[in-house]
Amino acid sequence: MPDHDSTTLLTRQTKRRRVDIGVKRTVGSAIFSRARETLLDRMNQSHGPDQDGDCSLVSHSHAGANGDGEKSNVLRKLLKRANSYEDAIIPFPGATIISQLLKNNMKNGGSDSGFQGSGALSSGGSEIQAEDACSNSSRDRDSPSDCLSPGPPLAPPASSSSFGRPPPPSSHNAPSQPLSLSSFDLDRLSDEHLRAKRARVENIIRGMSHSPLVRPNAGDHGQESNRDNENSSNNSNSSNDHRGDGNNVGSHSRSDCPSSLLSSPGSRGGVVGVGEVYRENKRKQRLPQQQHSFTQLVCSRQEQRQEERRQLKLQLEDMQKQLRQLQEKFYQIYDSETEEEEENGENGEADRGGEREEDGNLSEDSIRSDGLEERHRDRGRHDELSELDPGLFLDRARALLREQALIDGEMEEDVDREEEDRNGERAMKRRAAGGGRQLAETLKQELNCAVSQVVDTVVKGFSSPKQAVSLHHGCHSSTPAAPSSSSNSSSSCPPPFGPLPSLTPDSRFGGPLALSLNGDGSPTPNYHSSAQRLHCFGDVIVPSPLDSFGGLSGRLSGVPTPNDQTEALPLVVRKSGGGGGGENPNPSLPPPPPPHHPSLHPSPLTASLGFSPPSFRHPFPIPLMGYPFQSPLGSHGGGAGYPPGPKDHHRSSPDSMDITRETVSLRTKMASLGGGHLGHHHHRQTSPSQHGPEGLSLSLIKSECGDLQDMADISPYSGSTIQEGLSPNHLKKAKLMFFYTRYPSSNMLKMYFSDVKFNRCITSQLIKWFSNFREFYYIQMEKFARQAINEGVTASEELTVGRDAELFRALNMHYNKANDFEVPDRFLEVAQVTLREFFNAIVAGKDADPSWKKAIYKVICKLDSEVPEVFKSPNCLQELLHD
DNA sequence: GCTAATCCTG
DNA sequence: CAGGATTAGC
Repeated sequence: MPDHDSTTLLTRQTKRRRVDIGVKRTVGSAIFSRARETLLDRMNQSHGPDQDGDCSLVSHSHAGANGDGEKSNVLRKLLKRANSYEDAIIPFPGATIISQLLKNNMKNGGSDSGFQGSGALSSGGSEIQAEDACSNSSRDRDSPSDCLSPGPPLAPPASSSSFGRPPPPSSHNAPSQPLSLSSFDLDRLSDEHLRAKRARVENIIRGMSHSPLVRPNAGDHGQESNRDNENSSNNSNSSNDHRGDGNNVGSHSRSDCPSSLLSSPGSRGGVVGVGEVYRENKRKQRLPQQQHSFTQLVCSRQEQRQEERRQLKLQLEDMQKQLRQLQEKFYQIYDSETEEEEENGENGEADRGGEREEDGNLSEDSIRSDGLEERHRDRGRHDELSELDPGLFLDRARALLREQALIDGEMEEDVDREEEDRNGERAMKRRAAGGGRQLAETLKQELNCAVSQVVDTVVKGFSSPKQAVSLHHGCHSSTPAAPSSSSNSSSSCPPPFGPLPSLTPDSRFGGPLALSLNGDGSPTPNYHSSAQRLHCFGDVIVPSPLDSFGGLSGRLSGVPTPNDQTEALPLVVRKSGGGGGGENPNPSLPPPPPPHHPSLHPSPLTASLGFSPPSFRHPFPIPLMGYPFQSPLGSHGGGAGYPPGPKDHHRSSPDSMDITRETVSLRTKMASLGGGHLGHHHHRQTSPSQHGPEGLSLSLIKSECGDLQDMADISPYSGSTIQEGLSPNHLKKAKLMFFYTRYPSSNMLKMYFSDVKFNRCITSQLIKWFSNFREFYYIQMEKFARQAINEGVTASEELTVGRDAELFRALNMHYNKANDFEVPDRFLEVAQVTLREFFNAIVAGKDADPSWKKAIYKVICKLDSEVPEVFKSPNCLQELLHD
């Protein structure tokens, strides 16, 4: 009494807390996706602007990638790779040609697609481009300054870098190459010769270029424009920017050549190595022009040139063949989708040829390298490009994974990134590799690798997301169980006990306590068939936020627990008890369910009684959840580990029916806390000891779940053996125990509910349960006593309580709805005594005294008999059922 | 003052 | 069945 106020306040506080918590939870749980989003948002926020920025960038890139990414063809990717190879090849004259061809592809296909996409992106794209440019420059040259330079084109060194793609720091690479070719001071001559050869080769290639298609639009105009831009860019770099950094870069390299040639090769010369490169580029550009001037020299070496041409041609042909083969292989793998890409690729090749002719000589290498690098960088950051490669696969994956948009997005990003990284590595390798043939081989290998990797990545992505999906589905579908339980409701129960043979006291124990929980046909609405129960188990275990959320709510619709559900679901992966029990979304998850602590409570009973494992409200992240799951259930059958049972019940209880009870149980707990509820919180917080290892999860739980604090008691560890909460099974067990004892002591309860960690709440709740049992019991006694009196019964001896008696039926219905337990004869005897006591008291007129029942209570409390040992077992329900 | 038990109510 | 209020016992 005195505590009243305080208790009330406490309770109120607890309620308030719950509400608060609930809000949070609701937010999280509302929708799984939402929860994620919120989490992500929180994460981002917590992390700071940097992440946000990254995220935004990513998103942009993504968007861009999505737009163009789909379009991006496998061929393009291949081409890109080829380009990268070319870069490596550069040193060789032939290689340069090839590289040019590849470059053309790059420009036409990859660069355009990628850049356009980025451009479409607008801000995001611009940013990306800039970044890419910087990154590219940095890579090639290693000079951070380049990166810093806002306009890649502007910075002359940057342009140099573009050229220098091969060896930024060691500009020598370029020179070394010439060495291999001409390797004389006559560099110019040799270069000229080589260039002339290149020009020829290009011409040849043009002819080779099968598809006139290619050249058409993008090729010519675009390229030309690029060239122009390049030239301008060399001078002022300004013009190039509009297209894409990648293009710009390439253009720069080219542009530089012409201008430099005319003006002064070394004009730019800021960087030595770079300067050399420029010269070469310039020379290349000039080549056609120079050829005129140097024709004589060239003529002298025509034979050599021709041979070189032939070799180059052969190489080109080989390369083309290889490419075709690779493409074919690729297509074979991906069939129809790839076909379109092939066409594009061809076009791209044609374009390349055209460019070459025109460009004639530019340091395509540099361009290529730039393009590649840019691409890689873009990918690295934004994934836009990344999608190109995996685009098709991703698309498929997406289609499959649509349902899990969020997850998919993450997965895709990850995949893209991975691919990008891989590509980058490959590119590096390629560069390292030297020779055209090697390129071809490398291309093949890479293609294969890429394909395999892509497949792997896709598969991985699918696998993980699928699981998640499955979970979702499972949750939704799983709802069936609930209704069944309702059907069982006591009202329907057939013959309460008619057939029951009178059991001797001994028999009861040993008994064939036929707790036919299973035969839910019986009246007990609460318990589903064993099978259902099992399902529930599994279901419960798997906490899927969605499931719990939607599923539970759906099932429970009317159920009182909505608040709880909202709370728990958010992050946790619980599975909704949705009836579909069987559906464990994640194959991996299934095992955890059993261990799941919520189940713990019921565990002993659950098996037999089909107690429903309480769903997890816990918002905890799966990992946390997982923890508890592992140990608890399995071992004890569910009894143990369950936190504050009631909550669990609500949520997880597979039996929608039970949910109410579960909720009730929660209430009871709370109530039990009641006088001490406030204290309860305190206790819990302090009492965590119960939970023992609460540690991480508990803390989290507590923080988030207000009510859950009760839950919090649930130590994941405790789950191992002891439940902190009372489950519906426990309630059922208590009811059955009531047949033996109407006034159990707290110690007795502790003995018989050994699977429960006793705290004030638990104890109070159990006591409350028995109090309620007694209340109902005495009410029935008084009712039937008066009824008998009204019926004219004069002597209490006339009153007998048999199994056919209405009184017994009423009682049996209340304590043994399923009628799956054989009520001990002793109970009948006690009931008869009680009825007579009431009868006599009423007849005597004692009922006038407000406390007239107390005398009866005193009598009845002495009639308690021992409870069978079976009840001490956490699995007593199962045992009873089996018996 | 705390707790258990009961009564009353929903 | 639970919560709140009340009562009673320690």
